[in-house]
Amino acid sequence: MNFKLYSTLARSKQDFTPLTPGEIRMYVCGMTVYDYCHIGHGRAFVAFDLIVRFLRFMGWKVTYVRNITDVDDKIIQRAKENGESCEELSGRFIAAMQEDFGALGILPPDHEPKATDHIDQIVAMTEKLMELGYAYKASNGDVYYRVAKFAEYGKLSGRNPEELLAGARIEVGDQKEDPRDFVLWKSADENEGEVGWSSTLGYGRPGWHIECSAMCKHSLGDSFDIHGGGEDLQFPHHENEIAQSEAANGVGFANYWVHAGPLRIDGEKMSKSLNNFFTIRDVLDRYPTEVVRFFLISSHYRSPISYSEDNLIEAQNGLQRFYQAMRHVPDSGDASNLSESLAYEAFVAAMSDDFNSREAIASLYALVDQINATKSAEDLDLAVKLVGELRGFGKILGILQQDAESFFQAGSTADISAEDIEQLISERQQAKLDKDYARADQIRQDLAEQGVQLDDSREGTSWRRTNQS
RNA sequence: GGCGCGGUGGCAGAGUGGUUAUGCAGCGGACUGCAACUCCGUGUACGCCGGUUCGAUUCCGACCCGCGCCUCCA
Repeated sequence: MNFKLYSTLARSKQDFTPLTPGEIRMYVCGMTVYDYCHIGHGRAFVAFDLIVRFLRFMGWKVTYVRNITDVDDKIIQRAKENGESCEELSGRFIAAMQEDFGALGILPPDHEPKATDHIDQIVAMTEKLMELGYAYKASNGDVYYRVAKFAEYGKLSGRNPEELLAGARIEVGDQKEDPRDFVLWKSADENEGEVGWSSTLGYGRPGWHIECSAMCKHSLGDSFDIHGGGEDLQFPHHENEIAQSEAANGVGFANYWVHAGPLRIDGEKMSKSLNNFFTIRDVLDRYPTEVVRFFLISSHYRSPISYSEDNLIEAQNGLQRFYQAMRHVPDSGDASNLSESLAYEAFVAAMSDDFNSREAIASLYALVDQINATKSAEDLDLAVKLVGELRGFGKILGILQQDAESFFQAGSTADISAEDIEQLISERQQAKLDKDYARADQIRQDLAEQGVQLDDSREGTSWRRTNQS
């Protein structure tokens, strides 16, 4: 049951020790909902989904919290541009996000708190920080965190507070005591109709970092096991969360910090600011959902992965090998005890070593070989059992849950219909019986040009689409 | 400039102080009416230079290159 994970805080792989035996409390920073999610977001959240699935499989009771940031400057600005309220905008993109994540096989978290539902907790934590001298109210009404007061500032991202001081930006209009200080509560002008909440801190809205500290505390308590997010959140976001939470709560915050690697395109990180992104929707228009997920889990979660046509096609071909093995074997559901499978030991060892999904996938190809050998030997009972195991492992990874024929035959509605294909297969069958191989080959060729591959076997002819989308 | 990560066979991508990763693609063969699938066979891969070692792709150091964070970002 035990496993190792790489913690950014320790800068090394560590044996996991839970705060409560058998239980894992985990928080992951989620989306800021002002636009569609891009495939880089998909990468990160698929990674955490995979981690949660595996941990649950291993018997841990996991409480997984992934927040939604539904108030921030970009949301406010975008809503203003669209002439709609922040609620309308964020509501729309929350729905889109859930749809997109669902398509990628990302299971919903146990709790999905929204920042705007936790204003009271945010205000309370900010007040607490002021009481303890870790925060102060500036003359412009903003409340800032006093970085100099938190001695361990920089421990997560490995930064030296002095150097941060030297390199910090000073923005016009800042009323900070120290350029490293960051905002906890931004004052706003209620009379101007600015977005905000009335509170003991005055009318305003939360800074970016404090919401996560408040929601962590509210949903998981002062201390919990794992905190995750994209690696670009390491600094300043996560560093600031630690500063806020540990100062306010007086105890350690998250024990392990897990960061997902970036998705690259043309060698650069895919990001909103570089404007080099594809939305999840864009990608799912071009490739089957399962192929995209398989592509995303084919690299270790901390490694950068490159988004490219070639890599997606390769993922498609790799998945085909699994489904080809599952093909023509009756489905009797998942195997009940995977622990007896020949792939179990290697699979669990790989996943228990910092969630090495690529190595785990590699271990499943041994099962594929076994299934193919079994099919050749016509031992159907054993094949059914082995395919059940494959599906069982696939479920942990969030793949291989489809019927094989569905996988192979899925395609665009613009393509030739299944009925027409079946009709042509019948015609070809007759031509073959008539030994009219020219006609039979012509039909096969015609179908191939429409992206349909025919596979003959003793039991008959099956087909699959080669240009799936 | 500061901090950090990485450079593996045609491609993707694990891993290891001395023995086959794995997958995709390619090539040869079996199977097939011919194909596809499947099976068998096939690739002297570890950025460069030193060092440690009986032995380094794997450890240490320098160098080159790429990338990330340092500002909003998953």
